[in-house]
Amino acid sequence: MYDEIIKIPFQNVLSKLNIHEDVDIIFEYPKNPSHGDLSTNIAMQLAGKLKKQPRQIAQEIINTIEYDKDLIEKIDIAGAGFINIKFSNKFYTLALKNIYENGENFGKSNKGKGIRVNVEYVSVNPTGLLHLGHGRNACIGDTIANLYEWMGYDVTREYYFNNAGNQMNNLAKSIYARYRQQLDNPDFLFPVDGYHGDYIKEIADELINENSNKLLEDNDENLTTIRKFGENWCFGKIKKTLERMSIHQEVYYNEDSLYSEGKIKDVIGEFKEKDIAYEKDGALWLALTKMGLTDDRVIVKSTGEPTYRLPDIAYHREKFLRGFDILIDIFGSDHIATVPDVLAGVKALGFDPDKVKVYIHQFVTLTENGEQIKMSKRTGKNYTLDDLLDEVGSDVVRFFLLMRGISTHLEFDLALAREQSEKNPVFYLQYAHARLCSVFDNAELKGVILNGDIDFHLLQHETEIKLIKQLLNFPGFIESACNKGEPQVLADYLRELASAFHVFYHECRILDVGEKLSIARLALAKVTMFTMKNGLTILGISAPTRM
RNA sequence: GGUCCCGUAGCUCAGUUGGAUAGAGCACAGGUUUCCUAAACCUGGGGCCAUAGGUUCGAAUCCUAUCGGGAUCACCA
Repeated sequence: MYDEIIKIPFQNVLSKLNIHEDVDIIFEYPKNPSHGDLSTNIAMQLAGKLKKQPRQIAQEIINTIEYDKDLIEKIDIAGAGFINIKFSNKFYTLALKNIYENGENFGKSNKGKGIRVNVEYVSVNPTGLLHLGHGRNACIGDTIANLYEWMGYDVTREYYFNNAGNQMNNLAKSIYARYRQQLDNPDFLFPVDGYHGDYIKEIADELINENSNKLLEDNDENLTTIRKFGENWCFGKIKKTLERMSIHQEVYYNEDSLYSEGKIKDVIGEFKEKDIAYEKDGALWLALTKMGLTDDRVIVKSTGEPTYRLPDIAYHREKFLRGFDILIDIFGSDHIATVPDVLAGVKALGFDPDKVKVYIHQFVTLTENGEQIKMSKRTGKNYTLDDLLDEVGSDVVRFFLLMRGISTHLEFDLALAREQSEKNPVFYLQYAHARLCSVFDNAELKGVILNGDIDFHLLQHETEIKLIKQLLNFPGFIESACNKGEPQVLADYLRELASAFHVFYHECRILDVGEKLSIARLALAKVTMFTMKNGLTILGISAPTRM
């Protein structure tokens, strides 16, 4: 938006001055508002190449540049050779008019039109309940999917799971042990690596309710029944928890189908054909060293079972074959080691690894009044995501899990989250929206209605212009959050937007200031309201109409 | 030991591609309401950007080393 008005004059002036060096003219937002609205260091970039003083080059540029004086108030030189640009209020009021007339789609883009994106997240196997780390994964994945949708991409939300293998058998054995302990033998031996969580006892209770003692005998058939029961129970809980956070994934992809449909075999065949898999010690190895990694890895064990790498690679191949152009994986930091293997495998199969975007988030710690709350698996006293949702609700959980950069450890302050007051940062954003709704309620009571005849140029107050500036930044922040895979960028932006609004609200009355001005301010309020609502919606947080 | 993430105000964290005087929230001290929601607004103190070198017009940001915290490194998933 800014660029089109300012970039072309700069390009023109450079060619007019016969400067044809290959440099990008970069504009940035100065931190210090007295430096104007935009700033460029082009003169400093050229200084070295032209062997001239930066300030001299800057002077030549501003002497020669031609621009629309109606929209740009001034262009001047500062510091070591920065060129600062200040837009006129008219520029901003026109920009607001433009947004207002385009309506609630402000910030949406069609950059992703026709591009299919698969976002895979959560992907927890049905052996237990979701905890906070999974919650972070889920919120990040869901928000990134929302961001891509806003950018116009065709998005599929996917959950990958495995309901076969050792972990599931382990689940079945754990449930069986609790079943026996509760039914006929309190001393029945619990498996060494079993799942200790209390939920296993819950499952066993329900198993007893439905089957009484029909599954007492320790045989494969019963264990299979129990495994299936456990799987359904866990999946039911997981989906319910996700539902509470408004997370819906349309595809649940079963790892097992990669085997049953022969995809695993296909991949092995391709690797062998390309001569990057070899037999050694009775196992099949993938020659990752040929692809620049430090170690070769086993993909099929000597027992004939594949290691996790093989289905992971086959799964990514499958996603490409299903027609996705971009694959996004949301992983916790514990999965970091698998990434290079999978990417190398994907590349070996002839797909572009750059199209696989892996976002790895760090862990979550739960603290209360500065002390860490343990979430140990062993003790079985897990603090689950459901517990947290019970205590503070989805909006707070989502905001807290999204308000930090994904690559940093996240400290979840339970005391702060519980706080139902102005200390809680999520309410600051929601309150801005509720206040706006309230203004419109009052406007309606007073019979002030936004109609087509709006004089945007009446908005000249400093806080009005600042709010417009903040609104104009929305599309850029959406795009940045999307490209970086950082929901936090949007969360921070919304806090700043809320702040700009609250200041405006404090300084400028919207109603009872004369009809024309009221209507202009209502238009500004309207744009602020739907921008705030859209932003919150992308974060998966509700925009309350009153608080 | 190898790889990855982190180290910025008392606490939790931002800091765009290297830019001008390093920011926010909370906490702390003080102020604002006959007026559309005070869950708001305003003012103030607070910093060796872990440490040491290097790259350059210019480094919290890039490079190297060191220290500290976390993750990971299987024919476990």
